[in-house]
Amino acid sequence: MSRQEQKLKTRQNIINAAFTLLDENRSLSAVSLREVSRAAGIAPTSFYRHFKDIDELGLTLVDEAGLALRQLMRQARRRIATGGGVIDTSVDTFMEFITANTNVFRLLLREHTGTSAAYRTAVLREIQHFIEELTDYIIERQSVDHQLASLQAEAMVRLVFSAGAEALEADVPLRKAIGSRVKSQLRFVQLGASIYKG
Amino acid sequence: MSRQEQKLKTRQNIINAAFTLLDENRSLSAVSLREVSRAAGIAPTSFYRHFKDIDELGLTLVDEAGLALRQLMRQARRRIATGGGVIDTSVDTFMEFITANTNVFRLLLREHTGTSAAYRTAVLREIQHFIEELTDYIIERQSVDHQLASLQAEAMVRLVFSAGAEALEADVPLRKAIGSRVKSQLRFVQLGASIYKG
DNA sequence: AATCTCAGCTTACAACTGTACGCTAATTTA
DNA sequence: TAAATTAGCGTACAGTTGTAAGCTGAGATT
Repeated sequence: MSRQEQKLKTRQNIINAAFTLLDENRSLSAVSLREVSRAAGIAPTSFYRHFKDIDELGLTLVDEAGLALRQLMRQARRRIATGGGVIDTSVDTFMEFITANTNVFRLLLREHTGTSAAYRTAVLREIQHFIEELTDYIIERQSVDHQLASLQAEAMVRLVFSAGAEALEADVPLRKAIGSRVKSQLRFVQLGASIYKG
Repeated sequence: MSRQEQKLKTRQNIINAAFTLLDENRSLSAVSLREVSRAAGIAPTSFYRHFKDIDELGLTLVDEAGLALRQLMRQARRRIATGGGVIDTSVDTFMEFITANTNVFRLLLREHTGTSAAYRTAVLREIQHFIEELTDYIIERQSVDHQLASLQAEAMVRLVFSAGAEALEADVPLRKAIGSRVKSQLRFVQLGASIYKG
């Protein structure tokens, strides 16, 4: 294996190790450089060969999480295209996502209100992207003006993320109930927006 | 001053000191027992005369924050009774609250998704109380059934809290904009719920 | 083949943590 | 007044942290 390949592999080991540590009891600012290094199987000081600090690693993780989020929306659109209600399919896809990528979603959720301004900003940007994509989609499907679509998209994303937070703590049956509640709530928003007069 | 009075005063000093430390860069699990003690003007070991651990202090803080939340709702109701729209007045009251009690709201927001299961549960319970109170209020004012009122209340609280999170990072003019956005979104929910068919 | 580069290591240190132990001084109780 | 209680303190210790300094050995370059 070439030296460059080896380095990339170690870097990926560090990232994976960090995601593993980010379970329900650990936030980004609570995982230490030494812990990550230990989990990645390298010496603490070797960490610096790959990242300037632990914060640089953190921002990398947020980026990866944002990427996963964008893939999520693409997947939902694909599934909607093959039939099924927009709201039902989207919520189902989202719930599957947080089940399969629990730590990724937890990272976003936690750092959104976390102690690092840099992380908060980074997460906020990812969420804004998500809202913008949804806004465009709503304009396209419901042919409403941008202002209204943007308000609707923002409300929907907030409701879904908030429900997702609750779902993280819930077992499977409760998760289904949460999903069905948020579907109703999204319909409230959609209905309300459609008859709203400025 | 009697010994008991003195002890209560010191206890309050500890609580106040802890709230002071809970600024934008510090979470409950990130403030150390030593830091709190230092800020409260006592020796680290004296802390144990008042709380079993730092977690017991944390739960106390969550309780106090929940109390403030309930007072907030009472204040909003009082203001609504003296005239003004329900949604407008509620959002305005809420925004004033997070401006005047930033660290209290931040505590709830942060620990809601934080690393301590005990804190998460405690915060969740406070939010549930809040939703239930709003549910009763909606039933009373709009005479809808419990199921629908509960969904509506939950959606509204989630939207307001989420907007509050964003407002924490924003300056005054942006805060006003956030407030006016969330007002529209609450109207979506209210309108939608009023014409929703199961 | 000789040289350079550099990922990863070991060692080291100062700063911080929670908390065990025992003392003091002042209030409370008997 | 004598005895008991207790809020708060000082000292101490083992464990953790980030990171500085310098070494090694293997891949890359010439």
